[in-house]
Amino acid sequence: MGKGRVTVIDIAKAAGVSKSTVSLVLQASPLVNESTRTKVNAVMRELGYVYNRGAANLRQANARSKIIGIVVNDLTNSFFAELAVGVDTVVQSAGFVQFLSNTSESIDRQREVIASMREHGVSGLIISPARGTEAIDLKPLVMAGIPVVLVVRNIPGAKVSSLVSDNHAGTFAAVEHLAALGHSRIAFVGGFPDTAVFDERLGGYRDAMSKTGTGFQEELVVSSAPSRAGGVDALARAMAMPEPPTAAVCFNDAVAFGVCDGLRARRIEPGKDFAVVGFDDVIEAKTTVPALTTISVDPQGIGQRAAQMLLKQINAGKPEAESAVSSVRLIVRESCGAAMNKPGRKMA
Amino acid sequence: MGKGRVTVIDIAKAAGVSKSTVSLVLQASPLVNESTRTKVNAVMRELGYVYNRGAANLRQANARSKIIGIVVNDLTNSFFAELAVGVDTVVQSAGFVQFLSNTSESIDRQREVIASMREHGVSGLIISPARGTEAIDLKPLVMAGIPVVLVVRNIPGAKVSSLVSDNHAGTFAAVEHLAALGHSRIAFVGGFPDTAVFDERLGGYRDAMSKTGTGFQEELVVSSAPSRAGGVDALARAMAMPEPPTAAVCFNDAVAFGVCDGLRARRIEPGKDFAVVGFDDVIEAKTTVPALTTISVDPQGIGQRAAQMLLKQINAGKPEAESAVSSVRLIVRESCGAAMNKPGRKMA
DNA sequence: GTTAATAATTGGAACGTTCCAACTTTGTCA
DNA sequence: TGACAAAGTTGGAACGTTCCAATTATTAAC
Repeated sequence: MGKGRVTVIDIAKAAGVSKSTVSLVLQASPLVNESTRTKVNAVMRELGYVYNRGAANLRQANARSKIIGIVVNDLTNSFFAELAVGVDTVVQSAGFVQFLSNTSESIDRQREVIASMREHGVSGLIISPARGTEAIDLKPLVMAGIPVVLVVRNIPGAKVSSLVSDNHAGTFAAVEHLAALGHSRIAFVGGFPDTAVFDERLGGYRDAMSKTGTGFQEELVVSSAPSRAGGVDALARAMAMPEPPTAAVCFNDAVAFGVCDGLRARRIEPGKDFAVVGFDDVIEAKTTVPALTTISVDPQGIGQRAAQMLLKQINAGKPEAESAVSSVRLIVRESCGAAMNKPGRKMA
Repeated sequence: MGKGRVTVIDIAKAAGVSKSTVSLVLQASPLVNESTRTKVNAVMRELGYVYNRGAANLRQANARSKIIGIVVNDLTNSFFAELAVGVDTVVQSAGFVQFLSNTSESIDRQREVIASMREHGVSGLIISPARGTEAIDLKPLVMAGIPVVLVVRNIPGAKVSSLVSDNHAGTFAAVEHLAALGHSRIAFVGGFPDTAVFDERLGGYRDAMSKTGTGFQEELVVSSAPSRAGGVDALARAMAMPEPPTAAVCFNDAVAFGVCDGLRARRIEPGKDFAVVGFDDVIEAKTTVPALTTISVDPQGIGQRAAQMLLKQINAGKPEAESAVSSVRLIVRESCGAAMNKPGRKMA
């Protein structure tokens, strides 16, 4: 039948009105008569009309597209997958659609995908930056007036909004909790030292160690890749010390799972002979055995909140940078040894 | 400075050429002289030009946009997150960008996001359909000539491409392996019975049970939600039988993890006192303790292959539906009790 | 020195929509 | 009856690009 796609002019012809009227119907304008509206709508359905946002967007230079972009540094980490889900739910109900790209921590890739998204005319961007991203990388975006919300990792000097977890408070609370359970040799395990997130989490650990009187000791900081495999590796180094730790505050949940794996391989039962605390509260933390005591940051919630911040900026016209800190809380489960309902527990 | 965005015409003026020439430069046409090309490129960089794909796409009615859409039913499941990563890598290097949306198994949501993607002019769609999706839901897409590749779940009667795992062969191999290890009471655990994937995996189990001589018994099939929590629950029911199983072929890895959790809670050690086999080979399967014996389906690989199928169709013009089955293989690790390097193992 | 071929460049129309200003119709009031 | 307002409707211009046919500049061939 119809060769090309069906356009508003086709609808206009078929309904016996002008294209302008059809356009008004599309925008649900109150100017158009009820009877014509219904007729036009009927014709649209009949001919299988699909709105061409590209064309519309071209005309209205002011109001930008209904697209937001989200770029994350590691989508295979379920933390970021959940974050993306959170973003998706709110942008979807605001009538937006999201471009999602994964950079795998590559700065080059990140630059490419951001450029590509700009070409497609995104209205705003939520970015969890790759390691090593600098303020200058975001410069073009702010110059172009494109709202940006940084999540998870902040970038000093960048004039954009950010939403990060209260990392300092999280590890601080973890240490306090372990100290209250009687531990004094508490290690800080996992993570790459050259990131802001690492510094913040380590800072909370350090301050809490000083405050509880046990004091901060450099040797108890064992860094590694922030992954499950990294956790296994770091634990091995920690247990090789002359006086090994009896508890670990981990950089994130992935590391914590790795630590548990490593402990088991040594016939040490996490939650009984050794206390483990994670960070993130990923979805598996609750159901794994032993259930992981961890710092809850609610990835979906962060995604939702970031999306709301972004939409606010988009609607405001003038992007007003805003920094928010997402509060965290300690979720006590079994891996720290504090569970009440498990028989036969004993701590080292 | 410049109020609106900088356009091809601005570049043309500044470089002292016509807009047509600038357009040719943008398309890397061999028609344009080398010296003018470099000059135009320099001006573009200087003025901070960004290509407007929307406008370009409007003109060329034939060649569609450089956007592909991917819609998945549950992005919080790391299987789908990895699938999305696989898709991303190949579409990215083909110069495309992906819309990603999560339906959370909601048909309504799925309809909405597909409509929205069409409005944005996607060139093609990769869909892991929500439960209950029917061929008729995809009808509008095939009528409009938009290439579609179904992944993971096929839909009978839909005239679109599909890429699914060889579910039957997977569970068949799992049962054969367990039988060779001496098991005869092997349960099939987890999954919702009203899905095609469930039927296929159960079919492989049933056929293998018959073939190995132990025979198929309905009571050994224990269904549940395809999640970790579902696995815990299903195991409880299995162990309550008069003659409990000694091994379990699980619907997927999430269920298998749940089964391990449930076993431990009963002081039964998975991989020693009970054999567990999963399905999917998600990223954690390798590092968890005990490492999970499972059917590898390589989610990233499926994503990549699906993307390639889609791009092929997009480039071919006429979409030629094609059905592919992604082969699977059994990865023997520790949870089935067959590991050679672990001391002190004994099977029930 | 003319012609033909080749290389490089160009102006205008078109894509599908929205916006604006102008227009028609109908109803109200003096 | 005429003036005016309100309610609906409309044609044309514009958005930023690509395509086409036409044009000019350059080189090659006789």
